[in-house]
Amino acid sequence: MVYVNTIHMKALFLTVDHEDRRPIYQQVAEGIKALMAQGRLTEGSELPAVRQLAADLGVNLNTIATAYRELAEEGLIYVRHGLRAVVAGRTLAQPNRSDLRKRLRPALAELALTGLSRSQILGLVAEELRGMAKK
Amino acid sequence: MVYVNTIHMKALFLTVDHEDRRPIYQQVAEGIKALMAQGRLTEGSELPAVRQLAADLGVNLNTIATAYRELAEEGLIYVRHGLRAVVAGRTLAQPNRSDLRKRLRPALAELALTGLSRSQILGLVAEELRGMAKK
Amino acid sequence: MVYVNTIHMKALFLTVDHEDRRPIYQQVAEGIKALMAQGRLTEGSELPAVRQLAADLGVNLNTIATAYRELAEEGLIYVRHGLRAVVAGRTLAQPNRSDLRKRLRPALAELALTGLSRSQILGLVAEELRGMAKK
Amino acid sequence: MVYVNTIHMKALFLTVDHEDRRPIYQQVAEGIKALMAQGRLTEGSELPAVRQLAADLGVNLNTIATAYRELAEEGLIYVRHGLRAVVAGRTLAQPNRSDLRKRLRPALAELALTGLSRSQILGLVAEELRGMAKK
DNA sequence: GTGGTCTAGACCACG
DNA sequence: GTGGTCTAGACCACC
Repeated sequence: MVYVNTIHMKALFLTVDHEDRRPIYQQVAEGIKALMAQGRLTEGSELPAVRQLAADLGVNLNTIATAYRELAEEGLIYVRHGLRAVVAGRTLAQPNRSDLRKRLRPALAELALTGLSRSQILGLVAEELRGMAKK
Repeated sequence: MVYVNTIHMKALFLTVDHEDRRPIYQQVAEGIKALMAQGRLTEGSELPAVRQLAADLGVNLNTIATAYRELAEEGLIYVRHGLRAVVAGRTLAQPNRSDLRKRLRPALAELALTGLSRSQILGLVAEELRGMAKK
Repeated sequence: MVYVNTIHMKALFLTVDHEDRRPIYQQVAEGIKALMAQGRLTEGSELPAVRQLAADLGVNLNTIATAYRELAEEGLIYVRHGLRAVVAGRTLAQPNRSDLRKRLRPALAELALTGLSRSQILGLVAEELRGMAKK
Repeated sequence: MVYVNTIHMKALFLTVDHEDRRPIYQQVAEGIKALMAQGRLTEGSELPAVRQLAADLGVNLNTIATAYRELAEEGLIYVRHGLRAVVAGRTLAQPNRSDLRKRLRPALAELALTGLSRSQILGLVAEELRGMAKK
């Protein structure tokens, strides 16, 4: 049985992991956010049709619909009846700094507990950021 | 009605946020990991009693028990009947690099989408790491 | 990208809002009803051609056609092949009182929940009615 | 076949109408908003369990879950895993005046087209408001 | 053809 | 026992 499905389309690269604790719709939403951050999905880009992506990822239509709805509520994409969803300009309400740090802290703490040094962690982060569109 | 509870004990500082989508037991476990990474909980430190912490945070007793169980399973604390849980040495099975990056990516992508530049994000990360014990 | 389109023609003022959850054809139909209620479209007035209005509002031709069809079914306009649609006398089957109230209630409740007082809400309603033709 | 289901519980009075064009989850959400506006659901009140309400209204669990989620996103109720949903203080982000009027206009225009006079409409509105909690 | 909604029912996570 | 998520599949609304 396959537990990780990957879809490569139009140079896109989305993955869902059924073992992951995060709900699938959230994995999809975050995956799309990552693609936007990487500049592989830019303003005006069309997203795959709900049913298409669902079939490609081997998940239910509603799961993808939920992911798209979440992105739409955050203003990252526009969803209109009868039309493909399109990527909006990359704007995201900027939470305050303490929220950002709160989001960051647990992941970093866990990294630190694996024995990585600060500079190693910084290196990892920098490497990851390098994959994203310059800004 | 208070929906964010914070507990300050023995110079500890734990917070649960009911608005947060992560389960509370996980927030507690991660909070404790963060305290360990910061060196505020070191090998041999006693953790608060389950009932105590539950009462202080205003959450269910089982929730704390689950958090401690998770930490124990990861080998980060020792739990023995009738005794307070104590912090083990900081060891944590080191996941492979791709797992770490997978954990990091969504948070970083979301930060990037708020319009922060790479260097600003790196600054945030460094600042956060500075709060943790050197290694 | 423009997601709200407005058309000003013959002193008309029609708007479609793609963020709105109501279907566009319904927004158009209701907009025309509002214009009729305001007396800006009176018996015998010609409506814009379907193609023209569709182009001006940046929506699909079928969307406008559906709106006109709905208005025609309610007897508010006449549509004849090859001719512009024309406004009929303002007659509309009068729904019963409980239906009217049912229609009104959700909007008013939501207004009340924003903290507006009764008199403030009444003021808003009166102001809105003042904009409509006396009857 | 029954097309309108009503549930009367704890002095609550919720109705879903399958003929109505609005989605059921929205009818439920608006019905609850109306109950809050009427002061029949006040801060701290527990809402019926998702499954309970679904059974009582004869609709699917997910439909009610969606309604509750919407209310939670608007900050009108708090939903926490394992606990009943509870009503928050009645706060609702106050949209600007023009938005409020936009919401009001179509309903009023339609009323005007049924031949009701301004004062009759104002009377209807006042009557409806009288049913709501004083503010 | 596209997204939206709903159902019935299963299984999981949480308190 | 509570809410959360997911599936499979149906039907509708819209463009």
